[in-house]
Amino acid sequence: MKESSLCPRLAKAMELLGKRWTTLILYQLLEGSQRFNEIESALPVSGRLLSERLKELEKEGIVERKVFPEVPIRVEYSLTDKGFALEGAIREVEKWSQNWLES
Amino acid sequence: MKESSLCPRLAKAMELLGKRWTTLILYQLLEGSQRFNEIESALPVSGRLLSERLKELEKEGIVERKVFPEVPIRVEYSLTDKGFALEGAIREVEKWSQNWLES
DNA sequence: TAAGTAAAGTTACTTTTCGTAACTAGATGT
DNA sequence: ACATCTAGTTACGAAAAGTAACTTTACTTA
Repeated sequence: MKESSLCPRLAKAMELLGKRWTTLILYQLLEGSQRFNEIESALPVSGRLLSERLKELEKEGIVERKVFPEVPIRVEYSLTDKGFALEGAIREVEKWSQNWLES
Repeated sequence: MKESSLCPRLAKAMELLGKRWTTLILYQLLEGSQRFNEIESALPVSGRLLSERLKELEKEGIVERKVFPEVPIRVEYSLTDKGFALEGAIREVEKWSQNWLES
């Protein structure tokens, strides 16, 4: 894929946030740390994609993964500072959606 | 696809804005009215997808299409009020990208 | 002791969406 | 007659997403 000449950083941001489910996953995590299954239940996303997205977000330093070696295993995902820094953007989209979308 | 129980309006918003190129197209249009070819040149998006995205955005009332029957034909796209209302959200993402992404 | 349950994924397979490039239409210029 | 311009559309292979079944490890229940 070619690069956006226009604003490479925004383009990069949108390549992340623009992927299906990513922003909704982050919106979930704004509530606080959550387990894999909690996120999976809260959103209509499948395990396959949730796993993929969380790995991408972890790699970008937006989400942190903590394993608790209990039985059964517990894994918690939470936002890093970089992740929390997205709250403003997400809230703006939320506001827009409430003002301009119906139902 | 199942529905998000969580926040249907945000989910709807992200289904629109989360599509590849959509937000960058809107970012372009924040600069003002633009022709099809101008947008196509500014972004690494192909005519096929640009056409598809503009139609979706027009259908949602976010973008307006005006045809000037000159020769050759001129078509200009611009944001509606609903589209301009997204400026805050887009600027927040832009800010985040400048603060947290490198290069 | 065998079977069932639970969490956090992974695998295999099908369907959608995307990317690339070639093509179209109408009017004009050479 | 042929090339040029804009704003698209079409065809097709490649990549991403949706769905559902399966895996692993360690209990717990029958």
